[in-house]
Amino acid sequence: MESKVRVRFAPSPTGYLHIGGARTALFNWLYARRHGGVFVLRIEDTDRERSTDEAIDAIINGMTWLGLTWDEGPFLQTDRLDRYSEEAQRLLAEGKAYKCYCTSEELEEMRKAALDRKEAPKYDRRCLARSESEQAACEARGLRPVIRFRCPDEGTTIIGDQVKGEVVFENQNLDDFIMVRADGIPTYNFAVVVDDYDMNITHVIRGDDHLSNTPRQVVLGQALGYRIPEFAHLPMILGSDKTRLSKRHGATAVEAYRDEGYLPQALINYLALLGWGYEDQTVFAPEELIAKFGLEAVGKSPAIFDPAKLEWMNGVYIRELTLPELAGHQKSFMQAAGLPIEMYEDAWYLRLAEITQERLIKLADIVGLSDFFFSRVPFDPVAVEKVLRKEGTKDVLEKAIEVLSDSFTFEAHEIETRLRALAETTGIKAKFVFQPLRVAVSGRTISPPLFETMELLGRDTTIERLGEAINLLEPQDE
RNA sequence: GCCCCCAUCGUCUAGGGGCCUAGGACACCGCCCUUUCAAGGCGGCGGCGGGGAUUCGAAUUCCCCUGGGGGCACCA
Repeated sequence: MESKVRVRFAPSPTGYLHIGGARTALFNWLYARRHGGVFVLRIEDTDRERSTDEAIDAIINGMTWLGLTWDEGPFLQTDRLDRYSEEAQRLLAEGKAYKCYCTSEELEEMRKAALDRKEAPKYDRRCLARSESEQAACEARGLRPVIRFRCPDEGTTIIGDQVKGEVVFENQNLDDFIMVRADGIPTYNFAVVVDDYDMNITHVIRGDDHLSNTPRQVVLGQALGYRIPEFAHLPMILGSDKTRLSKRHGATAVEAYRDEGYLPQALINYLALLGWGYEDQTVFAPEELIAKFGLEAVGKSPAIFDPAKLEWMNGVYIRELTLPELAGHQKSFMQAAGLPIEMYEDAWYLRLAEITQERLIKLADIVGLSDFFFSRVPFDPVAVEKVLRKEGTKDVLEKAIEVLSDSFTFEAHEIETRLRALAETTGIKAKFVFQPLRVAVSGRTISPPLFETMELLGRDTTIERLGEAINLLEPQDE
């Protein structure tokens, strides 16, 4: 009987949840859900300089928005300090770790000297054999020791990685890394090992930037007598210039995507495709992702983040929304942009959602597509020049006013019938009657479908705008 | 400098010795639909980094090179 799957996402709270972190969280979550396992959230906040509560909130908010629900945690490493020092003391007592009184300056010098000699910087173990009296002398000088792990200097450490396969490291290339800082706070490589053990983590799924750290963690875990978890190192996500994805590649914070109007399911779907694939399929509902996800299908090579494909994916999911869902989202974005949304009824928004649904890439796009419904926007100069100032436009506008003033239900289909009839009787090509009307009514050459737009605007406003367009043309025409 | 990882269209990828004349998706370019913009349909452009080796046969296996990425902190 294989033990229950337990995975974790362990971000350090030094900033917002970024795309890379979200992808790691997603793969862990998928793996847990796929195997009926447990997903643990652990906050690695041992870097007290850079960790903030705001970042913790941002991570939690981001994951919640994405729907990556965790089953245990969030656990904070700073709440577990006693446990780490307990294990550190044990290693010290067993002679598997030792105190080091070297100062940062000394270490820096050593590093530089090694580099000058073209050697790998590696701690020279000058503190390994310090006698009790030497140590006492250091203490007396006010020096606070760090604790170093006594790394094995022979043999190899083999990582059986679920993604990368078997990776072999020579132990002699490892050095006696610091487990506990002078202030008593554990370093990452030590805290993870203790945590993953205490939290019974069975599979460590993380970015492959951690692959090089893995042998240190394994060797340390072995010294502590721990069962070593399975590892799966995911390929990195890179920017368009093939370097690690960062702010200079554009938005990397999950929250930024939310604010621009990306749907969480779209981001999830897109992220899942970064490093993982399933046959020829591109669009996956969450349940499908869970059912089909597997570490064996995770690729080994890094993936470049492509905003264009994400945009397309978002459009796909926007089109899958029900009208009430879309309308709800649109209202929030319109409100956030300062549009007076109380101006219209719910039914109106449903209709707006209907005619704009397939025109949106991001939810925020609704603002630029609907602002003119709330008040006149300035005429686009190019539109005025190319469409309105055309021979006969004024005539068309005047006739349209007449037609639209007739008594009939002011509904898209009716409007269309009458306006088409107008084009028919005047012998003007449909295009040349509709485009001027569009510009008159919306101020632009690009708008939602014309007749629906008029319907949503209402008869009075529509006629009023046509009149305003005529006025604009007056001086030139007379 | 040392250690590790990676390498199929511009991008994400399928492919795991003959089914490959290398498939799909995004992007791009045409055409169709059409009152604009979209959406949709159809079509096109475009790739196995290089060199050896194994084999009757290599995108698929092995080696070297090159290129890219990551690590070598009292960061995680």
